[in-house]
Amino acid sequence: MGRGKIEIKRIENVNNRVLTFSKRRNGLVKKAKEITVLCDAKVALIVFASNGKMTDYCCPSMDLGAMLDQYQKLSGNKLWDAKHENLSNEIDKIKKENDSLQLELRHLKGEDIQSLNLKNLMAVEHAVEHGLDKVRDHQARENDGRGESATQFPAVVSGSLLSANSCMRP
Amino acid sequence: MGRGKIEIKRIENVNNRVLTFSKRRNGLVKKAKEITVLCDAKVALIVFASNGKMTDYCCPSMDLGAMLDQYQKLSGNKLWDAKHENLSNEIDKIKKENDSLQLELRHLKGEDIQSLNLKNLMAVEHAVEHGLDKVRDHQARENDGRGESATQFPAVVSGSLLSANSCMRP
DNA sequence: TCACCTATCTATAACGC
DNA sequence: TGCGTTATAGATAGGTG
Repeated sequence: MGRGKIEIKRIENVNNRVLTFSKRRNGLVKKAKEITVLCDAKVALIVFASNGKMTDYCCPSMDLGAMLDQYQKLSGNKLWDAKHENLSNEIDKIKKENDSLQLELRHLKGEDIQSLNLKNLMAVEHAVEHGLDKVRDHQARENDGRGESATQFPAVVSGSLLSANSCMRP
Repeated sequence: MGRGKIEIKRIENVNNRVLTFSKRRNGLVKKAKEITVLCDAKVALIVFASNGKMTDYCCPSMDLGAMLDQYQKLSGNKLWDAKHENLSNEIDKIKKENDSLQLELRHLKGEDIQSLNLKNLMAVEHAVEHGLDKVRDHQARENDGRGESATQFPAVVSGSLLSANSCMRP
């Protein structure tokens, strides 16, 4: 419907495509409004331009939510039930992750360790030793940097704790 | 577009209205398809006739669920009910909890501690010391219980580590 | 109901500004 | 970028079989 006939295929010229989009989108919305009024129809329309910008129309007599409820009933398609399930699954997943983090945390704090076997207990010990080592090392450097020679925590070189511990061994 | 011009108002004659609906609905869907192809647009269209019969069209490149997700983001309208939002909020909450757990965990392992100030660093140190203490204590009791007197880790009474450490202080 | 017809109306492609 | 103009293609109102 214009000066020349066009094929229905992607318009390659960008400016042209954008221009045509704008015109046809307006036309589409207009037609949607018209059929709503003329024929007592209920219409919902959502259009995204290729740049992501959105236009929507929904008949005044029914809101989009109600239209979609009806859509789901009649089409059998599940829009939010599926979504709902996905969210629930995600919650379960994250909660499990959370639980295992909490347990690990408690272990590192020396809690709930009665359930650990010797091997795991040793692993926890090593982790904690290593952590303490790094913390003290960092603390030492903090103190050095500030030139605070008489702080509560003396500069302890990495590994010193283990040495201190080992001096108690037979 | 026909033998005579018509006003855009409800067509009172039922047969006429139904007929016009059928024609215009087809035209609307056709236009929706055309703009999809011509302009790379994403279009979703749902139409209910006054008798309740439904027609729908959704562009092939995005399913209706995804379109509606996008719609909600861009419009701010909430389609999924409160239940849904609650789930989303819960996910956000748990994720945040998760993040802070992970951070605490890294701190206890001596990672990412450069961001801590001295006070917090000391708190971490105490936590780790305490944890190590408990772990060793438990380990010791494990060994005692099994009668393994010559294990790699000697029985260390609670607090011994700190004593060992304190012997290095001035 | 449905399909087809066609005169007419509308949408819009290609311009210009 | 957006609005106005115009010639034309496409949609469709009303009619017929």
